[in-house]
Amino acid sequence: MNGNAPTLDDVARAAGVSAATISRCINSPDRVAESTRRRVQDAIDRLGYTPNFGGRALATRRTNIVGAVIPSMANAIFAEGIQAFQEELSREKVTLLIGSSNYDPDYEFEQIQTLISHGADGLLLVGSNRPERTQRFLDARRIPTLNVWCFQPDPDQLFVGFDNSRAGADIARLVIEYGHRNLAIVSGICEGNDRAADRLAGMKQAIGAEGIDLKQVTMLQTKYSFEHAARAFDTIIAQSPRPTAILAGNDVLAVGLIERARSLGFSVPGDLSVTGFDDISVAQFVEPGLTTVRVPQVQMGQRAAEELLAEIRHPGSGKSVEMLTHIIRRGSLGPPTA
Amino acid sequence: MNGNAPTLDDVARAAGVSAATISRCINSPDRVAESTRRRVQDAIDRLGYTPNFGGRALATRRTNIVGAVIPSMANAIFAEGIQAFQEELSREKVTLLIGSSNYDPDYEFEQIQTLISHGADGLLLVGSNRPERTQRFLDARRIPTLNVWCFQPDPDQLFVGFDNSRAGADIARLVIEYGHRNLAIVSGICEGNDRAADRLAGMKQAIGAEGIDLKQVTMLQTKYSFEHAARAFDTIIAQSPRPTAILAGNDVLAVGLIERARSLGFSVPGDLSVTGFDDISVAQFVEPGLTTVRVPQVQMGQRAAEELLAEIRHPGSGKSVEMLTHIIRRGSLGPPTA
DNA sequence: GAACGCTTTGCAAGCGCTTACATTCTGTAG
DNA sequence: CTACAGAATGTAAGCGCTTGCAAAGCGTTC
Repeated sequence: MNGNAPTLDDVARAAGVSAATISRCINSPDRVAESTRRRVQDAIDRLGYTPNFGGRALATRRTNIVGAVIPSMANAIFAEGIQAFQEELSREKVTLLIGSSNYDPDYEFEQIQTLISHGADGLLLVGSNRPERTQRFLDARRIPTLNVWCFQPDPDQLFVGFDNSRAGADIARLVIEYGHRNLAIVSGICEGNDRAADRLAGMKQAIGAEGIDLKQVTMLQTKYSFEHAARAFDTIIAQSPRPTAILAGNDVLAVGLIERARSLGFSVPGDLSVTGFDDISVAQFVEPGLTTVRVPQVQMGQRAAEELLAEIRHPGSGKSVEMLTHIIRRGSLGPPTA
Repeated sequence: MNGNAPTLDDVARAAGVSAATISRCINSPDRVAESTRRRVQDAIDRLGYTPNFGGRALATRRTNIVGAVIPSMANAIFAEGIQAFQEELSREKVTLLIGSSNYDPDYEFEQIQTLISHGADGLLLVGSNRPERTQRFLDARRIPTLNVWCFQPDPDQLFVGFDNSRAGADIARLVIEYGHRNLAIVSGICEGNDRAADRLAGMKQAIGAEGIDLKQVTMLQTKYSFEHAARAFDTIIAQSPRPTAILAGNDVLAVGLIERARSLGFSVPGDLSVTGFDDISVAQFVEPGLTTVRVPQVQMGQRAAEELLAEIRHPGSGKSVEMLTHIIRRGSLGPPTA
């Protein structure tokens, strides 16, 4: 805010009408006579007036801000979805406040509090299963909240997302179809991350169902970074028998695995197949292209915006939406070589 | 906001003191007696009170929000810097509102207006050289503003950044030192993007100074995406004589070029060297590693936060800071093969 | 031309908070 | 015991905006 900003009253004086009329001009123009409206608009332009946010928030008990807490801004996973979310919101003159939790539930809670204390009318959160304390806070405050990137048939919460477990099972099944029996899984860290946990669970379930002994499957959990993926690769490649395919819990991990494999002289998918999850933009630009699960990020972002806004404006009217994933086949998955 | 949130008065009643005391408890605890303070804190906790943002903003004429408009959230270029910026801010209990402009000055202006109208106390903008209209608006509103990712010795504006032109010259000179004479440049689109323009200008200047005829240098401008870079590569590779080195205006372009080169069967740097700019995280994970200009993103973000906050709290006290870049040598730049 | 129903506008009461100023309550010095 | 400084608290006036209600203006209709 700043001292010299013109106020409603200034505009009113300049236009020779009352403050109420100016307010109406801005908020419901059709309740004001054409001629006055022109005069007012003129005064607004001349003075460079913008409504003061605090005043407005106070009077309407609305901020037109929604908050989002995403696990990380440092990689591309959430970027597109959030961008779509934001675009949809701005169409409705709603502003997005973004926080990032760095995959840490405590930090997520802190971010949520900050957003709320800045008056967020609603919240977009990634995943579900947050700590008791967070959930209590949310419930107590009765803030409309929507969870993305996952889906649960829980009528008390709003989801716009997909079934991570099923998608995990799908890709695992595909790998097995190709003939792989010696598998490894490099997952994100499941603690406090339901998406990672569900993906892993889905993969395990499918692998088990295909008659492969889960004890034989090397499973690692690691942070989402190229570096960590590279280290995971080193561990896996030392196993015996050496896995012929690695299922990654996310594309960042998958790309890290592929890069490491290639820089150690392994051919992908000749010596080793790799699959990813998310289909972020690098997935099609690594060599070989990454076979991965496509997540409908943009749709998810848009739809999330619609449903969250609906819920904010008319509590109870937001609906959960389950989206579908599908597998994108590129070069990184091939049959195992005997 | 929501209807059932407790207000200052509620707390006052619960604690048996006046609203003013509660306010003081929160904002300047040392002006309140120990015993009262405890009683108040207790009531606050019991009721789960959080100050209402609008009321506070209205009364203090401060929001403790700062806005940032970055060109894009879709790639990693700005992510780290913004993250550092945000961390520094949150240490001071200031919240960051992020908008993205998609490299479009009009859209940037719109975002700036949105941020201002949401009460941003200050603004972080990327680059300088915005349209007249935007500058006028900013001046009229007297919003503290700081520009990052570039540096100019202009005493009327605040910069925390580096000299893109000099950095561009540095990397061009290095490429020439390696013996390359047939060069190509793939730059970002310079129109409305001073960083891209300065980098390009620096490269051209250095190339000219080394006695190479700029007419012989293939120069392309394209959007920052792997796809566009791949297309640019196709154009360049068709030139005759074929360039032995491509200078990219940014790492996204460089990585796109390398991937395309390799998928067409060219060896890097054997057949062709590639250099980047920014040193984003993929730069060290592509094969070969990218020789690029390291930009002190994190430092820039932190320092920007400090200076911007200083300027907000005491107008005139923020200082411009020039940061230095340096070249990171990895495998993508080698000598030309005769 | 009086009565009626619209539409357009103004009045004024808050929304929840901060803060200058006034008041009350200590404890201490004279 | 009175006077008084200083600390602790209360009082009340806004901050800029929205909105229910009342008033005014104006074209119809009988």
